[in-house]
Amino acid sequence: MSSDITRGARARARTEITAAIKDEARRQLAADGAAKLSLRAVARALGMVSSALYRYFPSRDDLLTALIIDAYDSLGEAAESADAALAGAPPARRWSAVCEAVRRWALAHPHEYALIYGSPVPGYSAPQTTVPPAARVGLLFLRIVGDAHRAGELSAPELPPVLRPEAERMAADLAPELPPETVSALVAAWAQLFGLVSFELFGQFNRVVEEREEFFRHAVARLADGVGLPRG
Amino acid sequence: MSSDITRGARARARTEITAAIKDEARRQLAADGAAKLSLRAVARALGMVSSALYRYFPSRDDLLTALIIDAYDSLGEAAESADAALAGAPPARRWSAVCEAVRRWALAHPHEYALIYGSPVPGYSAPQTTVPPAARVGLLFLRIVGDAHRAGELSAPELPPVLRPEAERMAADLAPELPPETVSALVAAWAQLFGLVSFELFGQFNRVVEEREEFFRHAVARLADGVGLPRG
DNA sequence: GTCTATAGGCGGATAGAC
DNA sequence: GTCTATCCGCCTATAGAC
Repeated sequence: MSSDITRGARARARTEITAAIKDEARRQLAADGAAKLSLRAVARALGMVSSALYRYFPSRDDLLTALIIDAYDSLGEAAESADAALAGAPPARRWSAVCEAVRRWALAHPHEYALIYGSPVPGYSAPQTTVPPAARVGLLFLRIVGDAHRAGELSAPELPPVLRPEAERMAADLAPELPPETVSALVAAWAQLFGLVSFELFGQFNRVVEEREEFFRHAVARLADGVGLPRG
Repeated sequence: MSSDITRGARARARTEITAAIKDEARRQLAADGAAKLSLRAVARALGMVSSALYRYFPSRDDLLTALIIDAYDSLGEAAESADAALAGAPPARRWSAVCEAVRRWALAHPHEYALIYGSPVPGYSAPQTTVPPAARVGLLFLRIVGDAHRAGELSAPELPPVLRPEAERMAADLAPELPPETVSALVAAWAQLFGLVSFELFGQFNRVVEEREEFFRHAVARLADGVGLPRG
């Protein structure tokens, strides 16, 4: 992709306006939710007329898709850079750091979090282009656990025989070099991590959990145990 | 509360119409989501005029509140009757049965699940009347764990010192007879349970987990371990 | 690329007659 | 309790001029 300098002013303006549209749309997402995201309201806020937006996004759903991809990428980047800052650290420490980065990102971007991990937007079906960004955090966890495995540090989680074929299928799809029981446990821990974040963010911890950071820290450390990571 | 027979025809009709409004609203919830729930559309579907609905629900938000309370109660009842069917069984079996009842209810009522455990509805703030119904499932888990405790069957989960004051506060609020480390672990397991259900329901398990029932069953059994319940 | 204008809808809420 | 009528607002999307 060419830089802003080598591209013409026209292309540069287009990039800037596209960014401005997404920024304003994110603002409205926070105020009214994804279901009510409206091209007209975005246009009004930008001093444009609604029909002009169709030159940038062919439909409301395409704008929504762009926001979803940006949100997954923003979260993925937050998680990846938290991990990169701990290069060479024990896997359990990287695990915890990434979990905490996920939580921090969610607290800082609650509406974008709701967009990607909350209720599906009625009538909207995410296209395949959202899949790779959506997979970033999961793949990062697989890399961390993979590093532990290569170092011979992984203990094998329990796996009932009835679940073995499924675990083998998941491992073949996601990480053929890892033991199936590890992959299965990791997928469960991944879902449980987001359960903790969602409960905090969506208000289920109100009047129940007060010291949320410490509570979360301990819970994700126990999740790491469940996956078989050695304590850092 | 008097029965339908002792009340007048007027009151009976009112009850029936109120139920019909809520039924139709639930249908629309499934189609368009909570954010777009509209008194007008409900009225249209029922062959009423929109202003007539205001005799039953003073505002759109009151209708939404009624649906939320019904959803929590419906889930609570499903969970409680799953537990009641296992009276006298080992706590770990009751735990699993309740978790599976929660999942089954969620799969059968995905939009009502999204209403209560998904993203908050923008602009809507749940009144205090939703709190008791919302607490039913959590209280049921506390009873199951309390029974195990009284039977001397509970093992104490790990608890880092930094979390002890918070755990003691939670225990004092929720179940003073239980060890604080147990209460803290239970709250975490509770959030993680809903993480598993939400991921399945909201599509994060698509192309990842296929044998969802077995996967879930194993995961919640490990959650029971984490709380300190003896294996059933 | 942006504008005006337009088509063809939708919503919450209230007043006042019956 | 239900009706009509009304206020005042909102939306997606397109056509065609500039």
